[in-house]
Amino acid sequence: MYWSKTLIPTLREAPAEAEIASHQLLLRAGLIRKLAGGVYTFLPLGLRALRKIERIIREEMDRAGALEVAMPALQPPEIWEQSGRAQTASDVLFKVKDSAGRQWFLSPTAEEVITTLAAGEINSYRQLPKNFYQVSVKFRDEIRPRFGLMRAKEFIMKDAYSFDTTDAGAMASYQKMYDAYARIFARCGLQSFPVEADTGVIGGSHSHEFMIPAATGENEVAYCEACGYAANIEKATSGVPATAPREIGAAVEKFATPGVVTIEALAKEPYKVAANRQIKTLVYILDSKPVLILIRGDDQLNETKLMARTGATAARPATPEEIFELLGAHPGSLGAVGSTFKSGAKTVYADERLRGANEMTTGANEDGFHFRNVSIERDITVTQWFDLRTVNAGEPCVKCAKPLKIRRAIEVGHVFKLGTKYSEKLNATFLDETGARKPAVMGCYGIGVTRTLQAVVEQSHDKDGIVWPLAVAPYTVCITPLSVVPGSPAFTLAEKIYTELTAQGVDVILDDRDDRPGVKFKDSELVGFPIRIGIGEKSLAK
RNA sequence: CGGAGCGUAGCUCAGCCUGGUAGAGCACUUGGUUUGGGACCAAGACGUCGCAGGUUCAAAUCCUGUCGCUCCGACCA
Repeated sequence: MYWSKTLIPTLREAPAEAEIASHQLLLRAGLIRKLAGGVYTFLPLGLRALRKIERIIREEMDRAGALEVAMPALQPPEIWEQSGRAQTASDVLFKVKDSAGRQWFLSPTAEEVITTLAAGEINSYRQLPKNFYQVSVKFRDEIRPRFGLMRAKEFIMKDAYSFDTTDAGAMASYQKMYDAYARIFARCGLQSFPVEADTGVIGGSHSHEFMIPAATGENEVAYCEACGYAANIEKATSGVPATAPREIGAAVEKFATPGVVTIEALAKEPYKVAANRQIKTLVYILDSKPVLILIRGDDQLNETKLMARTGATAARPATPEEIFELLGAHPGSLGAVGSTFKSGAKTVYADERLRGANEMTTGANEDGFHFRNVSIERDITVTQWFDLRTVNAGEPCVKCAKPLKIRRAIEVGHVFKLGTKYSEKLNATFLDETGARKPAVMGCYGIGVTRTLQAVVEQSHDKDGIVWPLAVAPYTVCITPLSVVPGSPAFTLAEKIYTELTAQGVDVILDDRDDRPGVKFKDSELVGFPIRIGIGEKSLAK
């Protein structure tokens, strides 16, 4: 390609709309342009890099035995009703109506479609296992699109779905995808690492996310350098010891704490109750049912864990008004000692770290009062114990007890073992060797292709611009003749090299613009071609 | 949706507080000079000052509403 024939609208300054390096560079190097918030046009250069990533993905998916298909972006709501996700995923679904007034969903993912296909076409264990994939535009009504391609309303995703006869088979399919993902990101020039993950609204039992370390990432990951344990902070656990029991103390005693509504205030004079000797009482509404949650004063509730442990599909903190209605006190004075909701039985979930804790202090459900000498097992009726806390850096690794570290990362891929959740609801069953009808055991696997593109830029850039890894560079070689006069020695040689490299299948761009050398050098470095061949009189003379 | 900020030329921004003929740099067009690290000279083109309403003799500027964009939070590939 000759530079003057394509469109590479480089910008000298970063547009004000872009905050992070990769977003600024994608705009400045002329790879993408925004049409609306979270909606982008790919220019020729951006599309070339995207296609290279897609090609790597296809090669590795094919190598792993997956079959490429193309499913509709326009999907009938009925199958979403059938899977139950019309409700659970409602927030992210784009809903459109046709001229007859019939409603459609724009595909945010395709479990329902592929499972419907499998229900119709797969009848025998002899046809399994199968793994189908596609690379296509997905739509999600993101509440807040962010950072260019990082979180967009419309984006390109590779999604794959495996069907197996047994759980062990499904695990093997899962492992194949896991391995393929590691290869895909490595081939894209990315340093990625897999972490244990929560399964969220997709559902399922077993899941890993592939992360790219980046300060601008939207995820936090806890990891252990000693043994390799790594998990999304939403999922991570640590080996923190339970709260140390003390001598069995006196009976529960109420004492006045006028104006004290925070853990910190209670930890100070004159009360001096250390945060780790306090029980924090939170009120949450889980699927419209109120529950009390007990967490140690120095810990933070992990809402993802709360939803995962309780199976709730929606969780939110109760409002101060709801709390007063339920408990008769305001936040800051709440407790679970003998308390009941005014309507119905109370449900109390307590964090494992509080097991056996005594001589604790907690709110008295009366504004301005707390209880001391509380023994959680003696004085509080705990409905169920769960691991509900968020791990902190420095805590001992669950596997090897070495200190955990925490860092931010970009999620570029996610693999799930789904089990039979979708196959049962959508009747994707088969007959086994004995003639018994069984639901297929499924897995699903996603890669954010456009996000991966931006992750490459985020991970690989310098002060002058993008530094493309060889495998995904829009052009591998940029030839920069300093004279573009036809017939001049520099331009003649440039065209000769261009012809030879192109004939060998190398992606080459020749900067034939009649601009000063500095401009051409700066532009080539901004775009970040792996190799530049500069040809001028000085180099020719040598 | 809650909190914060911003909408003036293709891009970066000034002007707004204190109302009175809409500006700069870069980019663009033409001519000339220049040519190994974002050149220079001259001439030129480019604006419903996001939109709507109000106040005023007069609004980019003041007031109200509205739309859009960005950041923090809830959501995720």
